[in-house]
Amino acid sequence: MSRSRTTIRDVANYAGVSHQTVSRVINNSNQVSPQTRQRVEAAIEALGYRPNVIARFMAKGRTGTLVCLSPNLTDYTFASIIEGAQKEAQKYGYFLMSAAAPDSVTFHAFVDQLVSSGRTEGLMVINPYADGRFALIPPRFPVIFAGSRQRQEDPVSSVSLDDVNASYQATQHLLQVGHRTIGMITGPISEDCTQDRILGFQQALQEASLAYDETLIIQGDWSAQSGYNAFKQLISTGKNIDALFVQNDQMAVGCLKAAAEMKISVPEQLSIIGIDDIPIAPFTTPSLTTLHQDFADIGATASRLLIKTIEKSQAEEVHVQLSARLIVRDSTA
Amino acid sequence: MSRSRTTIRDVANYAGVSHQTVSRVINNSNQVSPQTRQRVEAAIEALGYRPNVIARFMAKGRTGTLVCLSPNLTDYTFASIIEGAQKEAQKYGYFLMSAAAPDSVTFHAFVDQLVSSGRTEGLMVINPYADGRFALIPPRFPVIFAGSRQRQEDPVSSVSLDDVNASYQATQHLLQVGHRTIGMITGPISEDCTQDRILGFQQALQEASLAYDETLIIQGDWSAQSGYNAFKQLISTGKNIDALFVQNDQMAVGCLKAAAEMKISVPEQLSIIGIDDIPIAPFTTPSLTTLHQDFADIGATASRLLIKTIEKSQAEEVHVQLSARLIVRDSTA
DNA sequence: TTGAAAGCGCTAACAT
DNA sequence: ATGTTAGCGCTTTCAA
Repeated sequence: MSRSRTTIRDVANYAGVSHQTVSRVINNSNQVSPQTRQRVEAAIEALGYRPNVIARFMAKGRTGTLVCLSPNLTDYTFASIIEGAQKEAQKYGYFLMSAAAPDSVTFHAFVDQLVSSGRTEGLMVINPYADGRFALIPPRFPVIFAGSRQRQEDPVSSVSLDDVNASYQATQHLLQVGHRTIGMITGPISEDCTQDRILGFQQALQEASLAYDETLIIQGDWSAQSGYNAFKQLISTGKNIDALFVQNDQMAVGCLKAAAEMKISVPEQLSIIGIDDIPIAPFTTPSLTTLHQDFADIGATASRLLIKTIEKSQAEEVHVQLSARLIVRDSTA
Repeated sequence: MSRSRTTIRDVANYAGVSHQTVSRVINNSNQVSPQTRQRVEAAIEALGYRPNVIARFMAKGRTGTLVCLSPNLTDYTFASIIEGAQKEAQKYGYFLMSAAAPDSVTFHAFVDQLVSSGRTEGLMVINPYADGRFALIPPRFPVIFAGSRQRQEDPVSSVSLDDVNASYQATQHLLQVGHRTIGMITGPISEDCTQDRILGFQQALQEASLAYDETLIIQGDWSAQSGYNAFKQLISTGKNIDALFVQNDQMAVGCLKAAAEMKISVPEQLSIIGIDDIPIAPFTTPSLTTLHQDFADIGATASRLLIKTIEKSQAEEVHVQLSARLIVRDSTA
């Protein structure tokens, strides 16, 4: 493994020019005579020279790198955001790296290692308010939230789902189908996303002149297991709901499972609707009615905004809210 | 946004020493007098200095970075490998970046951008034989395959599931439960993984003195949709199978869906077993019997091996095969 | 124990 | 059009 890469100077020697001329050639400067250019290009070819991207960026005082910190890399929702963000960043000449920061200690370590140490030009954060991690980000560093909206007090741009509206749409659908006693399984109440979805739920109920009954609301943690548990708990209270709004698909899958075990037929006895439209939603039994989120778009938009912030030192924050689209399948009727 | 970071020289000036002494301090050299060290540390603190990791690595002719190229970032299996690999790389002082290369063109672009351009010290590849992408990797560059075993002709280390054994176990389970006419839905036949799983299937049948009936085998592409389609196709042939081995869980989920639609009750009329143990496997109806793969371990092991290759210029290849563990749930009986 | 000089691979500024 | 010098932020000699 010969660790000695061919450098710009090797090429210069070989071609009998200065290293600067080589630099000009690889940077497509028009200040190089055709003959010289050709000679240099031949040398590059002959020596198999490839410019060192890192050194290049460093000479410019840049890194060309963005970082996305996510609670994990395995959640479909997070992974999709990252994938979309990376693809978009690419278009602008940036590389977006991602890292899993399940807790604030890890988050802090990454901020230290990737941000404070100058490895990156901008930071994208998924779930910025989990365990107070937002406070660990260096002030005045280019940051964007992807998948969560910012809070009033924080001067940060964000790209997220219009949660209130998505939730409103979901509830609306349940109402239109004819249901009147609607239960809800929420995410952790501490999350803004959960709160917004509660808001949309309430809005729709209010418009239909229906009361908001807190006893029909149970908290989950977004996981299928928590949806499963919440469902059993909710049903065991003896409340007679005819529809259930589950704040995400994972939990809805858990509900479907619990319903099957409890011999509650969906949608005949109970309609269930989720949010996200995860890939297996069409393959559950019954298939899951849900609201489709375009995660890749969230990521892509976040990348674009972050890059704009970096390049223009754009001071004012922007808050983009993307809309969800109702996908009616078999779990509601 | 003041783009001027505090450098080692700023600290040196502030502390009244040479920048070299500062370097010694941040590198914990013992050649610094306690007083000087203290003075420098005070300066670092006062100026909020953070060493620039990139410059540091560059001065050493290194990058401290590994790259994992995967068909996508959203598949649970791939994402888990990456997450495990990243966590492990971290322990050895490396950062592993991941990128989605759905096709060989993108793959080539990334190899160019991340590998040939000196941005990374080692490459981890998931699905190296998809669309002949393996050929695009620069020869003699540190590489490892994660999740797929290498082919005879290729001098590359690999970490993967022992597919033959996993498949053998799955089939064994079906046989032990008492089934004798077993169908199979495979991955793309062009993949080694698929072939190995066919091998294990045949092995188990042979031991049970059962014939291998090709008409009971249908090819899928690992997706739930393909499993769904394959299932309907298989059943519509009128063959009377009493158990089905599906080569991965995604497709098995599709089968479960198709079975429900066709009113074939699982496991009463037909047992179904998958491979992977994806997170929703416990939440399908019926819950899915499957073989658990430790993806994080595959990733972690791959990282370790890759780092060893880099640091010791270890020439000989290693092929690690991890074992799957049978998880009996409700889809088999 | 400390500092000065050179260099990692490249670009930018100023020459000619 | 081309070369020279400096410098990105750091480490690695080598002196003192």
